Amino acid sequence: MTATFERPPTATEAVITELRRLLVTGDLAPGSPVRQEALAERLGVSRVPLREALKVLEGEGQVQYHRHRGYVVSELSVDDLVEVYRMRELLEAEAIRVAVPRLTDADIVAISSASRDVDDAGQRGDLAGMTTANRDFHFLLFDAAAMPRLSRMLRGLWDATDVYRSVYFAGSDNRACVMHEHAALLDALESRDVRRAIAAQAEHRNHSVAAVTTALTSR
Amino acid sequence: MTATFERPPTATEAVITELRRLLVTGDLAPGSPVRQEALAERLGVSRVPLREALKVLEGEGQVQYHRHRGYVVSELSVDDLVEVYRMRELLEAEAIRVAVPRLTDADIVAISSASRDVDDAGQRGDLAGMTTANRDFHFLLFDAAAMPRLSRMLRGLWDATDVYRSVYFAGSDNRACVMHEHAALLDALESRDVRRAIAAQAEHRNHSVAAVTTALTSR
DNA sequence: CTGGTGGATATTGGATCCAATCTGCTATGG
DNA sequence: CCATAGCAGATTGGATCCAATATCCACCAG
Repeated sequence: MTATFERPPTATEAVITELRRLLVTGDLAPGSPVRQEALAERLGVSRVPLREALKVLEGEGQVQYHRHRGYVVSELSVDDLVEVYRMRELLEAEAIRVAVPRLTDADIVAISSASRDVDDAGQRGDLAGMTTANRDFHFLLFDAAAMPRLSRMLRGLWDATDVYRSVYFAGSDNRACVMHEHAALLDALESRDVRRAIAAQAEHRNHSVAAVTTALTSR
Repeated sequence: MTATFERPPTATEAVITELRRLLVTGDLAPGSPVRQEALAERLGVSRVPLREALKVLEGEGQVQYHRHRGYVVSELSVDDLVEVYRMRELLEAEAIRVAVPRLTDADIVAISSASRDVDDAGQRGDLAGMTTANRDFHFLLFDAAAMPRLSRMLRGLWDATDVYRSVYFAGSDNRACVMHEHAALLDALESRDVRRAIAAQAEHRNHSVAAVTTALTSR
């Protein structure tokens, strides 16, 4: 048995994780400056690991950096949003194209299990759980393409809109729609139908971009 | 006149720039570990800005990080190379699709000027100059798409293979080929022909992937 | 009232120091 | 001879302290 120990991560890693959480919960709101001293104290670390973590998030576009002025939580413009979704369209299609012919039965089982997790979280009205389960569902598929760079880029693109996407799951009709679309995608995967899978993913994504756009413009 | 002052950058920024240079020159060779103490001293800074710089390069995939074991300069596997070029294919096509209809005459002038710079550097046998001029040439086009995220990702993909690509310019027949292909691309741009531009870029890229692959496998 | 100047304060940038962890060698027992 | 425990040195991780820079506001000249 390969005991996968829960190694105590470094402070930097812990801070990265925690900052991501603060970003999706909106605890660090878009546009707000990052005060290092206060934030470091709040997280129980010094500013050094915090600054390393911020450099990572800067690379992902989650925060922006200005010399001697520090970091600001990124705001998503509509242009930026359009760009993110266009790139997702191109890259997700590629991921699916490569992944579907490689899908093992075990992959399908895992993906459908993740789909059930989304549904369960939806039933419970657990928005956070739904968000992570939804992400797992999609990235189980993307990762099956065995293209690590592609997966990483896609994760970055998803991260960029995570803050805004959570509102999507808030509407119960949206939730129903999601489950339906996941079922359609899963069906396409089971029959190893690349074209249908890409189409299903595209439709799914288009619904989400619409929701995020309204969330973004009506602020 | 907008006096663009040469502001003294922060140590972290300077280190990032210098590390990039060390990476493309092979001074930091793929696979070699990064000894922070020695490197920091060599650059005349403390380890703090060096570590921040390394986190940035880690995000770009230029170095890899292992907890408590530090950073190692990334090695490009053939799989990785294939992935990089496949993603370039998808994203560069998109960039050109969007950019070409938006190209102003001034853009064309700038691009053709950059093309001349590549030629000049080629005549002089200035490999480093050719590399940067070549990069400028292509990114003038890509940036014209006005999709900053896309540009950034493309830059990352180019960076990942820069070390290996320099060998491409070493061969004088390759250099002639590059100039020829640049002319073809430029011609397509001048007639605002998206399809031909994408094709020219694709052929250009395919030549380079072939060269980089041999450089990678024959080591 | 406007524009600019100077300085006090807040904030970030970076160096140094110490703690935590890893690595490699050596000794010791089987 | 091999395996393992443990120690010493090397290396990274993180906290603290001081320097450099930006921001803000009071003040003054025009």
